[in-house]
Amino acid sequence: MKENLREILTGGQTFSWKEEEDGLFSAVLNEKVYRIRSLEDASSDAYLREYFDLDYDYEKAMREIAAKDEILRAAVESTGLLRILKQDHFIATISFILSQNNNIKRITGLYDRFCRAFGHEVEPGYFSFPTKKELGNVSAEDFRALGCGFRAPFLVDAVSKADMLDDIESMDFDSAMNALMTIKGIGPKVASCILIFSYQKREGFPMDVWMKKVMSTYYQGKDKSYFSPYEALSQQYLFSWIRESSKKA
DNA sequence: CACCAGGCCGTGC
DNA sequence: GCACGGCATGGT
Repeated sequence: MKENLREILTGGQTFSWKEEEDGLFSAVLNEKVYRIRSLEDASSDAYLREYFDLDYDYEKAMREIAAKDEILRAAVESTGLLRILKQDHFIATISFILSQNNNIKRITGLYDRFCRAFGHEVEPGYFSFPTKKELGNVSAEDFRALGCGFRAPFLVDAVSKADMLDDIESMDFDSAMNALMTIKGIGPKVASCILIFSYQKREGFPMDVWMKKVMSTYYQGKDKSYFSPYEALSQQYLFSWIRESSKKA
């Protein structure tokens, strides 16, 4: 089955990509501009091969998820093939701090303003996300002026603690959660998003307002262990599905 | 005008 | 330990 590239790139796991024209996605990553229409466009590039986790069998995972129950089957059928991205730790951490009590469209816009204000131009009009060094001297007032609102002081704290992000790679899930949550503005939901979408920790199960609705409506009395060993990917299917179905309702 | 968005922090009990 | 108000901003 063909990937649902639009959902993978603009459905809330990353805020780096924009759809320039129908089906053409671009992002500045790895110090260059990538433009792709399909995963095949990405398969020749070593960075993107890892970014898209091309060695993992998402077809198999999807089939097993769909076989679990009727809700998941509907979610898989309506969404198509999803993948879990492996994003840069620093970018993911800052992105998901921006995401709290916010919506995907506005987060993407904020992310873009971040790149233009604090990042660097790698091609005319295309700016990279700022490095931790570039954000090192940015004040809470500057973040606030950009529209970050009450998240501004959280960002300052995260930048100051960014060096620990590399250590999290080797931690087990609970230790990694606890380590991330020592950063201001990172609670259980944001921490699990970071661990899934940057560290490939597949037992993450972020509970945002959409997933709370799904769980209370369709999975009363159950928790993330029901979805093992596909907690993260199942969650992503349910998240896409509930948002899409509430759109047309 | 209200309410919502990939929530979390601080306070009070 | 759990409940609750507050919180910046922009969209509906």
